[in-house]
Amino acid sequence: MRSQQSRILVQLRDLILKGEFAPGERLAEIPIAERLGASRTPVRLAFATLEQEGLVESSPSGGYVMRSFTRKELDDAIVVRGVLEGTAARLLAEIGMTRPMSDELHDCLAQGDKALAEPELTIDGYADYVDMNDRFHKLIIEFAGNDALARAIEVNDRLPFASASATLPMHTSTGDGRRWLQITHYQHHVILQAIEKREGARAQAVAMEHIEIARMNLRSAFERSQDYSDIMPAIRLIRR
Amino acid sequence: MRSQQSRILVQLRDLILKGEFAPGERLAEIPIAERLGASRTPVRLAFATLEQEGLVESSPSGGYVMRSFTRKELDDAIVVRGVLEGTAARLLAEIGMTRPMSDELHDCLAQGDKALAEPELTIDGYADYVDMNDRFHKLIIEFAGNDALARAIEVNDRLPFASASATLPMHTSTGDGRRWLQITHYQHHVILQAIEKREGARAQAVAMEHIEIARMNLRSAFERSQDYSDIMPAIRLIRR
DNA sequence: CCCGTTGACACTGCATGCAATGCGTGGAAC
DNA sequence: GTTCCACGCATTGCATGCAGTGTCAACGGG
Repeated sequence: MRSQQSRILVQLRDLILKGEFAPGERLAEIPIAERLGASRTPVRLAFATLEQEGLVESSPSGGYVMRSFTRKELDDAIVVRGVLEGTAARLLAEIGMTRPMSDELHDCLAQGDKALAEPELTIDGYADYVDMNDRFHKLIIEFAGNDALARAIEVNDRLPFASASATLPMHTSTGDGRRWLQITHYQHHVILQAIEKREGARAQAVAMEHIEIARMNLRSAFERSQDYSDIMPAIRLIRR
Repeated sequence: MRSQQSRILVQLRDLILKGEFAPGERLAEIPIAERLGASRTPVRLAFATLEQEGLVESSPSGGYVMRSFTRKELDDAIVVRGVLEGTAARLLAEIGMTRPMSDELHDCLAQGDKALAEPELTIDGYADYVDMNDRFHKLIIEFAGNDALARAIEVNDRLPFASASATLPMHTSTGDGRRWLQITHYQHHVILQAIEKREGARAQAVAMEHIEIARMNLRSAFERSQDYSDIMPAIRLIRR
């Protein structure tokens, strides 16, 4: 890592998203600095960034405390992601894709097709699908060519559970999650087809509908939050 | 001001938006700290925040340099604002307004009506209109009740010239700008009416169309950038 | 005359000291 | 027993020192 402050920032963000700190907990500089092997200065720098990201908030009496999130906040963030990704899909449909862009997106879909064609979805297969999903969404945003849009999505995704892959159907062991993955993946196909046919409104509409499955998954994760607390530790950051 | 770092942050952001630093200019800590009457530490803190806001960027060799913006970036940011504000209008139409909300928005419009009814638009009248415009847009976002959406708009608006009021028709002395203001204000009326009638798609469409005037104004400001360089000094931050 | 190398200066990144403030605890008084 | 006040400790906010590094300039060699 090239500097202390970037290392601290990454490690601290990681700790937070791993649910290491309880909501409302005071984040004292000294113990964190010692824990991460640095002095207080880079820790303070990291806090300033994390505050901008909305993961911590500064206490009126000084210092920083761990934020908590409401279900509504996360749901709202997913809705916003739908709006922004829908816009990216529409813009890309309107400006049109070059051949290499189209090829790359088709590659993603083919990889997803392959993963879902397997009779049983292994953990590795699921991980591959998550990677593919992330790449597909990122590519559409990149190809849309609107930096402000990309930035807005990036900022929005910093909230836990708001990013594209964070809310894929997770209970894939049951056949239930598998079915939802199939639908999700079908939507990917429709989005790409609409973009290719320059059907901007359709691409946007399906991309917005696409996140409804994410909202549903968020709800189901809440209902069985104790089942998920070990694989998604950040769930404890959510205030009921 | 309650702390050095918040004071420094505000003052430094102000200096930047006043065009005090040339694009690409190295922003050395010591002279800035001396100029603002503080030590280097709070200045560094402020830089970390400003980097997140996208106003400065960190140089690979250390330190920070003034960012520059392209016309396309600012245009993109205005488009994103249109998408986000359009979404806010749609959401508000969908969930419905309470009576006090409706009243407050109507107050804004009445104030705008009054300003535009005057035979001549004075500087003060124009300033009033700008305030009203800001309030109107902020209220719709607030009433929409989606925090993630509000946050996204806030982040997006930090880019110079992207915010709602920054791109109102400015050449009001000529009759030309006046006419555009009339159209802008008519759109405000349509947006509110659509929200009241729960016509979400219409509200969204008009709110998105609304920012096309902002884009047009940005273009015209560029074409006569020397005319505007004293009232909008940040225009020098734009790379041609 | 131009290019490369070397040295010095300035600036950043980080650590730490110091003062101020907030918070918690313990004691005393009602 | 409860409440209020005071004292002390911990922690923050800020300043500054120090080391490392990048950059610019000047000088020498080709």
